This record gives sequence, structure tokens and C-alpha cells, in this order.
Amino acid sequence: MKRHLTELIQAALASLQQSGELGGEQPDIVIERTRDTRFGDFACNVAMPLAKRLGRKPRDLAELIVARLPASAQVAKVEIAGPGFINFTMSPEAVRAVVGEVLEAGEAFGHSTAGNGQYVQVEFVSANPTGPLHVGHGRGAAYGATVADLLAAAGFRVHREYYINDAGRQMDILAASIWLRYLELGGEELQFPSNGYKSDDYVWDIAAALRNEHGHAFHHAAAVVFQDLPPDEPQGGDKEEHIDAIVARAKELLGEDNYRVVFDKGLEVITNDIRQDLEEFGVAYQEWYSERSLVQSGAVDRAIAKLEKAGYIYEKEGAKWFRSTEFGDEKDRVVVRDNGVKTYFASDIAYHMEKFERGFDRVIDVWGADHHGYVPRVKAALQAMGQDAAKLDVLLVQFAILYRGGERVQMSTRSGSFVTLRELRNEVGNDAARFFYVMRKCEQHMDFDLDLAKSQSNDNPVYYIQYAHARICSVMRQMTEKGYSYDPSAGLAHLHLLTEDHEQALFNRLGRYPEVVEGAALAHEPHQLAHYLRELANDFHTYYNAHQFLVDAAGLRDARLALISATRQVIANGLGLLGVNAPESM
RNA sequence: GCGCCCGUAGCUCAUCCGGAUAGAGCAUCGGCCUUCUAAGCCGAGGGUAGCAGGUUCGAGUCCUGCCGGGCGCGCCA
Repeated sequence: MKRHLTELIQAALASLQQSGELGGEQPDIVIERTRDTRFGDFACNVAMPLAKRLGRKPRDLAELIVARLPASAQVAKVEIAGPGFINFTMSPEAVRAVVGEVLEAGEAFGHSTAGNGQYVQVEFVSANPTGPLHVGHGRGAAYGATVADLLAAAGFRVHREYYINDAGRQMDILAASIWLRYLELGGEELQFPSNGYKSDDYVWDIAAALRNEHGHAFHHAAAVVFQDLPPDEPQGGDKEEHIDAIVARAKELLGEDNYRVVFDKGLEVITNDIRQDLEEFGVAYQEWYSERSLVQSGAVDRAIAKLEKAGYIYEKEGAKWFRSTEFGDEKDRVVVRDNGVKTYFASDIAYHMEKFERGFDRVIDVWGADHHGYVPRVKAALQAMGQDAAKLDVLLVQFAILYRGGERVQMSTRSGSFVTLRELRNEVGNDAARFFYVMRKCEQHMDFDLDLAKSQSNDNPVYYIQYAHARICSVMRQMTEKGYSYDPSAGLAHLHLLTEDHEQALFNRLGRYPEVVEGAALAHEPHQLAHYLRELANDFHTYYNAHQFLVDAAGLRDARLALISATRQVIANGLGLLGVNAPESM
């Protein structure tokens, strides 16, 4: 309907332009839903900015526009109000028509072609495979998955991707930690490095699996392993130097091949765990992209060479620097260290280069807000390589701060004292977790009250929406049990009988759904859909309490059942986009 | 110190590229189950949108400064 009205205004403006009454102005036309039905259903403010530029009174201009509006069967009334708003009241038939559209389209209702089939990559979560996902990752997972699904519904072709950081130092530290636990399981006594994965149970599990599969093959005496190592922090040393030395010693004692076996075991177990965790959370990917594969394919070298060729690489103090300041970054960044090792940033440049080479029209990265400082340098690299950095959207998801018993829960992967996503899912259920995570826009800091989410109370808005769905299903069951019938086409034919305020409210709300899906998709704001569904559920519950659906008069009954069937469909569609179940009974 | 995000009702949050009287939920108080699920509905109270300026016909929304909170400022990943 918005589009229809936009076209009407466009036609009126074109007509005015032809008669020379607008000068050369080409204003943007914005059609908005009104907040109050006193102002009709839709409002257009185009006369106001236009009046300013033309030096005329807004209301006079609005008069001119309204006079040129083509007639439309969908529009019942056009009024000029306030400072110069043009308010449209839709015809009752046009408002009711949504019920037929919903029942006709079914699960596809709300889908659009706004995206025009553009190919969009959404990369999200991408947590280091050094341990299970925690609740912080959960927000990125729910948010990224929902944005991806919304974009798909809005007519984009979506590629969901997880970037596996399987080539970094943290992974080496994990591998070394696993190996040390393996040695302990073999009877060695040792002082576990303070910077290792010390209190993480899964490290023991992986070590045990390793021992199961490979027996004693990787065993070395602790005395040999720790011989002449720089001291750990408790002994007055540097914990970073200490752990790096252990990693080097592991590679030396095990040899490249056996070290790789230990390393890959950890990587495999944890990646599988993450994959399964996300799958259970309703989050699926088209691709799991390995950083190591990027290195091995030579893409990193190629990316650096490309920057070098473009003249944006220089050497200083033995390292290679990328001149990112050229593109607005705060300082230049190292891509190859003085010891010849390429930085993580070098991989990331290559990864993004490669993303663009894969032919995506748009690339979306969902990152934790703690990486925000990273945005300028990645965009700088893309620009330096001659790419259009505007095609990359980095969506920063703020932290979810956990509260338990009114106290803030401290989270750290390294200390092991974190709440896993799996724990959260088990405690509050997937539905509540998915919904909770996307209720707030991503740049909003989120307080996640575990006790509240855990409680099966109506504080949890997801139940409220699900309950509306279940109630409608229940009505349909009652209909059969009570010997009533429901004829959908007769229902559509009798929609004019639905004249109650509650019914008008539902018609209007249902009509908004496609706009909400499209708006939420384009703005990358799933919370818009979450809030819409709450309002829709509220409209339904109110209606439910005010009127009986299963009435004796067949025409009215069919019409009401058609309306609530459409409501059920839209709730199911909306919840589906949020990854939340729509139960038939509760 | 510099940069990014945030500040709206007692609490948690909406407010659709600036628009009409700033809205919900929770909590509080008062009503509604012989009728399709009370995980529901109806009603009431609750606001200087952090503070101070500015731009505009119009500012919670844009700009500047200050205050408060979060995060980030490595040849770590």
C-alpha cells in the first residue's frame, strides 16, 4: 500500500512539474504509517520540505498536490492536516484485503523482492575455536542468523559464513594445553602454565581422546618438556614468554606432523562442538571458511603483494607496514612482523579481498563491539586494493552483560568462568534465548538477566506471542469439537461483517507485516520484527477477550476464523524469521 | 589522553533516512474466569528524553561542549 501511495504522489508531482509549478525540485517521497487513526492510515510530509525550498506555504502546496492525485479505489479519503501533512485513509476493502493475501501466500506472506536478488554475504559468530561458545557469542549468533533470514525474506540471495581462526597463536596455546594435559594423563607431574587453558574441562576431554586414539605416542617426560624454559609468572617470569616457549618446545619434541595431529584434534573437536551448538540453536551456515586454507592458498601473500604493488606497503624497523592512514585510519598497521610472521590483520585483509573476489554485491560482517577499532583498517585495505569499501557493512554487536541473582556475572574464556551458550539454551530454551537476543538493537548494550530468562513467567515476551499462536490453534480445534465448520472462501466473502475496532486494528496490523519485514531487513534491525510481533499478539489477545469467534452465524464465524487464521499465519511467519517455534498448544 | 557505542517512566526497552499529544512490558494499585487456554483482558498512577547551548517551520532524533556508563587504542589473535 505504501508503494501504491508513493506512486500516486509521484504522479501528482510529475503533473505539477509539467505545468511548471514545482521548478526543478525532485523531492524524496516518504510515506509513513500514522501514529493515530485520527490522521488516517498513512501520511506524507512531502509538502513541507518542498515548501521550504520553493518559499511557499506547506498547506497551499499540499492543496496543489492533492488536487493532482489520481483517483484510486484503495484510497477512501485524502486530507490535509497540521502543518501540511497529506493524510490518506484507505478504503475498508483495501484494508481488509490483507486477510486474503495472507491466506493465499501462506508461509511466503511478507516476502518481497526488495533485494532484487543481490548476493549478500553475512559472516557472523566466527569465534576462535579454542573453546565452546559462550553467551556473548550467542547474541552474535541470534542476531546474525536473523539478519540473514530477514535479508533472504526481503529478496536477497544470502550466503552465511563462519570464519574459523585456525591459524593463530591462541590455537597453538590450545594445542600446547591439550598436550600438557595429555602428559598429565600419562602420569607426568607438571606445573600448568598460567596462560594456558588451565581450568577448561574440555581440554582434559580432548587430551583423553588423544590418549585413547594414539596411546603413548606423544609422550615425553615433563622434565624434558620444561627443561631450560623461561619462568612462568608465578616464578617471576613473563607468562607470555613462558607459554610461547612451551609451544615451541611442543613443536620441537613432537615434530611437525605429530604436533599437527594434536593441534587438529583440538580444532576438530571444538569446531564440531561449535557447529552442533549453533545447529541446535537454529543457526545454519552455507560455508565454514578456514583461515589456514587462506594462508595455504597463497591469498595472504597475494593480498600483501597487491597492496605493495599499489604502493601502500613500506618497511620500517624490519617489519612491513600498510599505510592505512592514507585512508583515514589512526595509524599505519603492521602486516608482516620483523620475525617474518604475518599478522592476523594480513589474513583479514586477504579474507576480505577474497570475499569481494567471490562476487558478493554486499558483504556484512557481524562483530563484537570490542573489535570496532578494526573497522577503519579493514576498509582502508579494501580501498587500497581498489575495492568499494561501502559495499562492506560491519555491524557491531554490543556485549550482553549477564546478571545472576542481581549480580553481574564475570565472563572470561581464559579463566574458564563463563556461561556457555549451551548452558543458556538448556536453562531458558532456544526460543526464549533467540528472542531475547534480538529484542534490542545491536548497538544497544544489553542486560541479560539469567534469572528472568530462566523463569517461565510472562516476563518473557516470547511466551506471550507463542501463546497467541497456540490460542488460535486451540480455537480451530474447538471449532471441530463443537461441530462448527469453517469455510475460508466464505470467510473472505464476509470480511465486511468485521466492523469492530479490534478487527480493524488486526487488519491494519497484518497489513503492516510486509513493511516491517522489509524495514527490519534493510536496516539490519531484527528488533523491529520482535516488537511488531508483540503488538500483533496484543491485538489478538485483546480481540480474543472481547469477542467470541465460534458464533452460530456462519458468515460472521467464517469471517472471524479467516481473520484469526491470517493472524496465526503472520505470527508463525514472523517467529520463523526469528528462529522461534510457533507451538500449536501450550 | 584519543576514538567508537550508549544515556528516554522505579526497572528493561521502543519511538520507522527530524514530524502531529514520546509509547510498550515488568513492577505498583483497582477490576474481569457458569462462554473458544487467566502464559490472557480492562482500567489507574508514573516523563524537564543526562545537563547546557545551537541548527530548523518543527529536535528524543542533527551539530557543539560538558557529565555519567561500556568498549577499544600491540610487530596479540
